[in-house]
Amino acid sequence: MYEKFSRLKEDKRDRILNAALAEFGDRGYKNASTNNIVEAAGIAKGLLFHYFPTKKDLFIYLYDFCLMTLNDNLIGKAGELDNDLFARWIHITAIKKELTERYPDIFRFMTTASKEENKAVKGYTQNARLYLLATNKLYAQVDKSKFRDGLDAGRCLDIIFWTLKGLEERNSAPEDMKIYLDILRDLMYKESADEHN
Amino acid sequence: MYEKFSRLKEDKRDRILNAALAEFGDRGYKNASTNNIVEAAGIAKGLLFHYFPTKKDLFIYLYDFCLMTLNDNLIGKAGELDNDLFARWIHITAIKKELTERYPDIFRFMTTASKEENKAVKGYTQNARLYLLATNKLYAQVDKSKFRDGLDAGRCLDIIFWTLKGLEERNSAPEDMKIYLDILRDLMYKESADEHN
DNA sequence: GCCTTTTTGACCACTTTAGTCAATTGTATA
DNA sequence: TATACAATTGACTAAAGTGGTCAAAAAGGC
Repeated sequence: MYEKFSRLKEDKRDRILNAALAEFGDRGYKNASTNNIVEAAGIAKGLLFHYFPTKKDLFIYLYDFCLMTLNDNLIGKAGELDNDLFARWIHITAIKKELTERYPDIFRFMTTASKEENKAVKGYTQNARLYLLATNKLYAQVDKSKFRDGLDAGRCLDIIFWTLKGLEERNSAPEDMKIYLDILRDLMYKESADEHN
Repeated sequence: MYEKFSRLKEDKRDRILNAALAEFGDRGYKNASTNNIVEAAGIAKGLLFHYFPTKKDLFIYLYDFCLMTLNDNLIGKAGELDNDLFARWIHITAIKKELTERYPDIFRFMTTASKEENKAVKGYTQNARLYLLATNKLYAQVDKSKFRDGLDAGRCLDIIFWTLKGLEERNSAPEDMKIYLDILRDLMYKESADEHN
């Protein structure tokens, strides 16, 4: 299915994908406009419907594409990652950065899709929320022995997470993120596990 | 201006305000639909345009209304609040809860308005972002002497904030919130300031 | 030159948009 | 009860936007 589209030159294919991810991610299925998509992608109206018979087909294609891409690049790589929480975060952040460089709105699309209420497509996006959670579960099996005695490591992970989420929403620079992580590590790790410089 | 509207019975006035705050907050100025607003408010189309000559006038009225309301209830009260961070948070949370009980979408509207790009109204909403920051600055003059030496109190406040926000999104029970706050206080406060039980 | 594939954009029927206005209902005073 | 005035309705409009079509033009390969 959609061989014509997948055989497209990478540059043009990504332009269309990104235009559609941005529009659906911004406005949801119902309000997204195919006119806006073709304009942002720099192609004629007819061409979009040459690749995808309907708006709904385009949306479902995007959804499957994101699932596959996130799986190949993130969830599937859980085994290869460092067991130290902070090292793991640095690695995952690098992967996410690469992903968002090529597909700037892939996470926004998945977030919007996970909240999709339009019944024409709702059935297809049931797993989106689960999937986004899975990208967080990447941190589940992290080495908890480094936390100070008496500290609840699970709750500490929550606090670290919410901090990272807050920093992301604020669009902080990586150097800034590092400062916050250093504070948290100093507070939460045992002294002996604390020599990271 | 708009005396007719402000002399309305409280119940009806709030219904219209809330319907409009929700619609603009959800969809932004351009995509917000006056049809949706009148339907949600339970009034006829004509009545909305009896109170506000145009959609733009309605939007600007809402914006000024929010500025005023937030100022009267939050920013203006900074002086009366406790200097201890945790006590202050309890107080502010109570005020915010009252506000969102009466105007559920007031913060969402301001957040959306602060990102507004439509040039018909952009000039009027320049200060929205500043104002939202101001509601956070409420914690700026908190007693920072209680934090451990060498700790950046401002960044600690951010971390505490994001944790509280995460707990709110998770709908945690108050006892659960207290556990997280105790962890953070133990980690961040000096031992001497740490006797809170 | 010729055939196939890719690409265009004017066009269609339909929905939604902000805003209008003659007509109806409610309310207060006499 | 009659009168005046304000509050409220909702069918209506012109314009804009919608997803989708299709004949024709352009590009590519041989």
